[in-house]
Amino acid sequence: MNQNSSSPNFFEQVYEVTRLIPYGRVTSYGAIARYLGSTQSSRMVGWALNSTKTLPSWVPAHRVVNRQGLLTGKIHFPGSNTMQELLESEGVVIEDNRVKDFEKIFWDPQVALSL
DNA sequence: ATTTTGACGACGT
DNA sequence: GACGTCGCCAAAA
Repeated sequence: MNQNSSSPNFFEQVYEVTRLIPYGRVTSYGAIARYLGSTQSSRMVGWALNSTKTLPSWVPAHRVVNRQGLLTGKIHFPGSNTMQELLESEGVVIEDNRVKDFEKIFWDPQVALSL
């Protein structure tokens, strides 16, 4: 919004969008970053999600993967493959650390929230 | 206070 | 099309 709200809002936006990810769907860091208007801030999206564990509210960070559909962030979850189990729990099939039919279950905030 | 890295992605070569 | 570099901003060392 205003130029002063440089970053705090950015993080909140990430949390908000991530919570809006439907059950059994996934999205990418870049998609969220692009939705926020900062295509190149994809790294910050991941960093923001890292802060989600300190947030009072639960954020389905396991539904966010990189552009390749790889569960790159699973290493940040407790256990070895908590992220994968959570996704499989939602019906998402994981094939070799990668989301199967990634394009099919991909949820683009730019499109979904634009309706 | 400065430097380095980091859940990525786009662009250049 | 594979590989390298830059950019984004924040947090940890």
